[in-house]
Amino acid sequence: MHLLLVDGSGYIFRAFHALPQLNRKSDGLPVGCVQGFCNMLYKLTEDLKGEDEPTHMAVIFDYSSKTFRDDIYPQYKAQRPPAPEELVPQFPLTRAATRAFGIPSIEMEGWEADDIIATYACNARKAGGKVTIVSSDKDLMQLVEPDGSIRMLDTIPRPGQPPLRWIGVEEVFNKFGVGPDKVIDVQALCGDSVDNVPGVPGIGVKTAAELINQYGDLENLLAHVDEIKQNARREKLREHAELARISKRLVTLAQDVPVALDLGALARQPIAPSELFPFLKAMEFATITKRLAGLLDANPDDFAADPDIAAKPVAAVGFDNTARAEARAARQEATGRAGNATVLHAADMHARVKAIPFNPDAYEIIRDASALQRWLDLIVSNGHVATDTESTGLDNQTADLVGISFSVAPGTGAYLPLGHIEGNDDMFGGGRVEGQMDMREALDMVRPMFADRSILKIFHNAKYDLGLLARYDIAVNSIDDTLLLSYSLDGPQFNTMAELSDHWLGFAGIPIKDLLGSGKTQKTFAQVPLADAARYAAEDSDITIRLWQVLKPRLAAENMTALYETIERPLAPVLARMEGRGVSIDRQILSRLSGEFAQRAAAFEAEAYELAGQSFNLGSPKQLGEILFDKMGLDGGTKTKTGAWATGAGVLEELALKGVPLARTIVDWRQLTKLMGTYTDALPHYINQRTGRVHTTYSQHSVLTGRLSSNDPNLQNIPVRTEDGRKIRSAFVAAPGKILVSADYSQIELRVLAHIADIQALKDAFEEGLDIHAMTASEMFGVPVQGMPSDVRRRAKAINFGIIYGISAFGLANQLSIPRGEAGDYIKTYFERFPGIRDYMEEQKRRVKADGHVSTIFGRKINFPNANSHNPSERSFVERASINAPIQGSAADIIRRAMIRMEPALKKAGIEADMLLQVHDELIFEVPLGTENTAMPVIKTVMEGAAEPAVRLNVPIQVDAHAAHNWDEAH
DNA sequence: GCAAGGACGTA
DNA sequence: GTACGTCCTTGCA
Repeated sequence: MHLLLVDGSGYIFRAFHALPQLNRKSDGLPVGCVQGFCNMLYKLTEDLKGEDEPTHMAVIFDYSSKTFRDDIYPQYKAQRPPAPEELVPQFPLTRAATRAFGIPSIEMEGWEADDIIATYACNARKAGGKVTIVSSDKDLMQLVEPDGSIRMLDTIPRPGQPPLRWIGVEEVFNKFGVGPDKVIDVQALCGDSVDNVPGVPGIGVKTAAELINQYGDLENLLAHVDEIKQNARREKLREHAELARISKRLVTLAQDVPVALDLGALARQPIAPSELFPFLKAMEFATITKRLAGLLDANPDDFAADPDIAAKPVAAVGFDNTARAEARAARQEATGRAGNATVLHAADMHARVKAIPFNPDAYEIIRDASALQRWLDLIVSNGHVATDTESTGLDNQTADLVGISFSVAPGTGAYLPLGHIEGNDDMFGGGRVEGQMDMREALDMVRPMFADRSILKIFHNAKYDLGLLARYDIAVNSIDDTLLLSYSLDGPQFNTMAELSDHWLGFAGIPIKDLLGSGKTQKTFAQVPLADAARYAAEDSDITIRLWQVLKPRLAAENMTALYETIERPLAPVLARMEGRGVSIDRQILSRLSGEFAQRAAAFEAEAYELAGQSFNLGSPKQLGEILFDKMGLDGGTKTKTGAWATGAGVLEELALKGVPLARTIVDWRQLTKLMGTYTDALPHYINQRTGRVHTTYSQHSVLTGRLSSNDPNLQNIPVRTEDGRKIRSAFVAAPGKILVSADYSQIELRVLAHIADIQALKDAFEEGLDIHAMTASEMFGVPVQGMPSDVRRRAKAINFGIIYGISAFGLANQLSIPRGEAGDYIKTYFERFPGIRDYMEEQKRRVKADGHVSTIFGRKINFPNANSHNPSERSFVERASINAPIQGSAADIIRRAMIRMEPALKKAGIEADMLLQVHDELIFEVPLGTENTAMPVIKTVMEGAAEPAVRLNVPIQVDAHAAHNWDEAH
């Protein structure tokens, strides 16, 4: 009998550090170690022939839990960092690989792999067999037998060395200076810093071997410790005798593990192609598949990839496509059976992270350079760090940096306070709190870490921190963002760290209100006492790293790696820069407009009182409704859902047409006061003192469909439709010596619809550059495009928009002020003319009910938890939204991609254009005067090609660009 | 001081 | 009929 025992866990860890980790499966899952492992299994069966050919085989893994060693010495392996994130999903896959090769995969709760290996090795030897242990772990060297009955084999690939390296007595002696039978005595003395085996301080391998060679074993040495001449050594041994004994117990492998399988069960089985090839195909290991096909004389094409492991097909938005339907069925089956390795891993990580307790006492305050250096060293060796900036406000363009926190693993945390001042908030009380590093010194120290591309910085809402740090000349490379991870996976369901923490970790965290208070007495973070601040800040980073450990594995498990890594994550720094640039507005123009609007509004106000016969608050819909419908007794009044009179613009327009002049006056007054309140009066307050410009904040994670939103101020709803509104837009100006360029997608959503629903007539119209609304009208009403009445085109336009919004007869009737029946007829005609559109709509409705979500062409999922609501109006709403979401969302994905590529493209073209604003289908740039005509073609090219190569659209995309000194004229 | 509702600005 | 954010009033704490 020749028993081959593979140390599976040891292999994975060592291979991870020995091999370049480049290989990923098509879903983004790292698989380099699994590949190396499969190669090794293949090599072993190939190379171990003749007298070395094993008759029995098993792969042994560590079971991740406590072992008896934790009871002997709690610190054992305690300081070991968590397994690298890239490695973790490969653990279950390695076990699956073992099974695919027809080899027993063995692990046991409470035992390390080494103990199981020792047990089997001794059993086999006692039975007269020969044993080969595939491992390079020095802890297993104690098992090597001088008679060659137990040997070790190192298979970790190392450049310039043979692939298989035998370890016998001689190699053990070279390593420990003693024979295998004395290895544990040497280890007892010298310890092992990696596993935290203490040994005797000050005694290394050399000294240990010398002592053991002299005294035979540990106990004899301790019995004769008085004879040792070197004073220091003798005293150390005396003092730490017990530590040495504990160490010996830690390193001594158990040989009596109650293994479930006996030796007979480890007899080698022929590899079953039906087990092996589905696994290899799912892992996308082409080379090894080919090799083994030759070896086994089997055809891999006879087997399908194992759906439990295979990359799940990206959710496609198209429909009526057999291949896609099959892919969807396979995906549902794969996720329905809880077998997918990435799914299991994600669930496992969640359970494990959730179980780690929080301990505020473990957090540290970094008060000096040496402490900071210690943390930086820790971060560098860890390779990744969760970090968070604390500042004096919510606006990163005005707030001051107060401190920075770090966490390298769940339960760890440190706070670097930099700008805390004494609690007094009057003008003279702001003395610096003692015990903080000098800000400049500290920032100089952390700057290289933030810039280092090999260190991953994990933020929650990186855009905020990036924008703030940029003001302190700290550039950040290599980021992850738990907020964007959450958004990529779950949409805008969770908005804050507190919500995420509560949901995923079951931990509430310290509310910021507890530190700052609220209302008039609210403090800034700079005034929070250091101890409280540190606990809060370090906890934030601690939470962030836990959320990262929970959410990041879900990307691969749920097929969202591409969305996150190619769209969301790279967009965040782009947006941070746009926010930082701001846009220039002309105060004078706004101030002049404000005066003009105020005068005109006052006139309308007086007129309204006159017409109403009384004065009232024009801004109160309640009071207005009472005057119109109760006092004046007008009919046509409808109630809102709360029972109040509806007085919206639509209602008032109807009344005005019926000859109620007050209604018109109110509409006009509302328009002017809206423009004042929201724009001419409000915008100047947003001009930043430092930059003289207006800096909006984009939200990348708020919109269901994948659009951005803009707030404080919202620069995505600057008026454009009315003449007065456009006057406000003209106050957005280029800086001196610059000019604005506006580039907008033409009919992007209809083009996306034509692509997704594959509507030939629409595609042809776009291909030929026709007026799409006129074409629609012509098709529907049989009216030639030449000389078409504007009202006919207007109706078709409303229908086209209606389609995008998930049309209903009710809505269309409302929009066009026509009877519902007539609107229904229009829709019917439309569907008869474009039956593909109805198919598209039905498919989205079916999907949202079946899956709870629909998807964009780039795989973004849009969730609708209410899809099967028992409330009919709620259900209808979801149906319409599920029709709109893939269209709006795919268009949003396209412009996001354009924005990510824009800066490098402009730079490459040597153009100094600054991207300032995004308004859903429009990008606004500021470029040096005179360069606009070279900038515009580059901008257009990037925008028009933004879907490629991920998606090849079957309609042309058109972008129109204009340059002018203000936004109104550029648009 | 805060939340909800209504209204209205944008794509 | 889709997707947002802001302003104002109202009502309640």
